[in-house]
Amino acid sequence: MGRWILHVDMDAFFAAVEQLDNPGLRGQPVIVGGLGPRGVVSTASYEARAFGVRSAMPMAKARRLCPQAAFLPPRFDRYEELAGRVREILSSYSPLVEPISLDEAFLDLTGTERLHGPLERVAAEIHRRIPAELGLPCSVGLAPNKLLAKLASEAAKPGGLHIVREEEVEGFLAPLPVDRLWGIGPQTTRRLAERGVHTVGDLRQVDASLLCSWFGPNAGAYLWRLARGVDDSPVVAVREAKSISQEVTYPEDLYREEAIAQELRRLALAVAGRLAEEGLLATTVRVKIRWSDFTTRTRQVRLPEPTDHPVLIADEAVVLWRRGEGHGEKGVRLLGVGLAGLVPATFRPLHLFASPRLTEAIHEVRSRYGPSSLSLGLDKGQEAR
DNA sequence: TCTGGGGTCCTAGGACCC
DNA sequence: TCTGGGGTCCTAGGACCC
Repeated sequence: MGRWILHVDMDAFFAAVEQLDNPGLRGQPVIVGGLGPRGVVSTASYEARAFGVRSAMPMAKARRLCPQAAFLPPRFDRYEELAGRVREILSSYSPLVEPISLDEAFLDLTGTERLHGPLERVAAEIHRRIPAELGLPCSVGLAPNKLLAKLASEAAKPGGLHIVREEEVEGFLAPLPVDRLWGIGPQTTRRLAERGVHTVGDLRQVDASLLCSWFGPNAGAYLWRLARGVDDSPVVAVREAKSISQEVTYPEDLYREEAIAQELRRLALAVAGRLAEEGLLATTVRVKIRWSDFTTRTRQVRLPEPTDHPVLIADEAVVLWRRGEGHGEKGVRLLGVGLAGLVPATFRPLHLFASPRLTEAIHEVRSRYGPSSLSLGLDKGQEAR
């Protein structure tokens, strides 16, 4: 049975929202991203892209390429709100909506013809409704699976609608560079290029056994399927989070032990707060360190039992940090604290070791006085527990 | 031009157990 | 006396996505 998957991609979403909310910015180059000394571009409007500005580019370079642009910090609450309205529109056509990020989603339309009519018409209607109702441009792809639907919406950019039918798949894929395929990034692209493989058509010519000898059995088989546009992964409407994390790149490197420990505690309290908001407990605490030379290390520990105890999590983060090799003269560029092994808080262990009353009290103070209100006193974490 | 922050998934080695 | 063979858990790192 053939499937029909639709992919919606909002064009230059963050920048488009800023232009929507501030008409003076329309038609002008707009760059949204981190404005600090180490910021990068999140989204550039098409007017800014004309100057060579791209996502993930250091903001310093963007400023040089396009100094006349409006440089704006992201307003995630506003983007969430509009992304929610896009999802509402999509949900009116099928319950199977899978958001990929704020600006992208898949929709499984298989079997909805009787309700909504021919799928070409449904795709056209979605493509028309989103800009009409939200004032934001989007690109839409319709194809027999997620892989192809995403490539179709990409082919439709900006602002278009593209349909790929089963019989068109081979011709549609063949000329595309391999790095357009989901899962083929810079490393794999480089390794393929070294072997003379540049386009999807080239990739299709390579034997499965040869691909497996290059990339191992799993990745090899995966690439073989990609080259043929084969993808049976389902549209998954609800996904449980597997991890929660928070990290910060500092405008200037950190060197002082106390400053580093205090930052780790602050991050730990923040993630623990999100954990509790989600009604979850975590069994693994992870610390991420990026040194001034950009080498990145992670350390993690599995706890004897799941917890959402902010002080316990903060203590573990600091212990993980201190466990590491001495850092010599290197400064710390980034710190992160992550939680994994998430389970619903209904699994909370029943003994008294981690007092729920203390946990509640800490959440209470943080929600009333802000996330930083507890950071100083918690340097005595062991006593507080 | 020195390179964000939020994630997911895969691999590989060592410990440990039967 | 040249020393099995899985399976599972844990940690660390890396590729990749938006």
